[in-house]
Amino acid sequence: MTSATDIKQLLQHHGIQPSVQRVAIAEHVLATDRHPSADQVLQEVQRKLPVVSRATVYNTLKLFVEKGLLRQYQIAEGPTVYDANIERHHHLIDEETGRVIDIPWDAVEVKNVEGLEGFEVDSYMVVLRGRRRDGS
Amino acid sequence: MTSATDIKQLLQHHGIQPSVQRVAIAEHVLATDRHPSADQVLQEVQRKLPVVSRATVYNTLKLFVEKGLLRQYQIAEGPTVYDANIERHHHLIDEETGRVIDIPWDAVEVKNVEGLEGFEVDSYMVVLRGRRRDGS
DNA sequence: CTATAAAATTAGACATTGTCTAATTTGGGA
DNA sequence: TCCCAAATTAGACAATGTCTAATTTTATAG
Repeated sequence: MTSATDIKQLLQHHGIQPSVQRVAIAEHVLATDRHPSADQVLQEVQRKLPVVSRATVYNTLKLFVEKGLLRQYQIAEGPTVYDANIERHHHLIDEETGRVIDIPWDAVEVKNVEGLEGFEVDSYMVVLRGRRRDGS
Repeated sequence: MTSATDIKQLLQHHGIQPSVQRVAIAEHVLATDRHPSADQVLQEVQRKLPVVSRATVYNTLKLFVEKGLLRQYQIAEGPTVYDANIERHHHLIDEETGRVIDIPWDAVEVKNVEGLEGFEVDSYMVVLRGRRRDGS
């Protein structure tokens, strides 16, 4: 799904000029759940579209985050990663592979955040560390 | 509290030779709750002990983490930070200052982590974003 | 259609954070 | 005191990210 024309419309609806480079970046980053870093996006996109520079990938990912198309996380060691899942959710870091895995919001329950004394909380997430269990 | 001799004993009890540099680093990093980065530790320690190098600070902080004296976190944007609070706890990132603030384990409640299907969880924490409320 | 100006892209310099290596210094124990 | 292992060090190197100035592309006014 999400054909090139769909992507173009999506970008335009977010006030983003759909240049060739931006469409190629969007096609990749919106279709993966692997939480790629900027340089990983660069590598992948360059396979399809060799005329894309590192600066453009960094600029574009930043733009997508500003426009609400992506979320950006710094939770595991290593570089910032990008996540097309813009619904609220939690994260599990697979300690064997280092991969970041989305955990549905309702899979765990967090209580008493509003009751936190002395702080005003805008958002929160649970960050878990562990591993996939056999057969998953 | 935690005088120089206390610190030396603490290091020795963790199997760490208490060199001048290590004691100076421990004195600073174990006494602050500001979650400093390695380079911030370097700056502070050099004010008291000019003969300490960047490599030693990085090596020493890594050693302290391995020996269980410190925890290391990568939760906010920016560099890895170190935390002398080795009890389990949560974190709040002050979005105005960027500072990381420890939140006691019991201040919020997380349920159903054991019920997470398909994963084995070793540890977890809640990462909150917000700000201090006036008068705190 | 063409000219123009704004927007987008780019290469590469630069900064920060962290690791590594090889040489030197330090300090504990025979 | 001497020796050797441990600790420290400077600086090279790598990875990640930002920035600038120049170029290319594109939208659109004329």
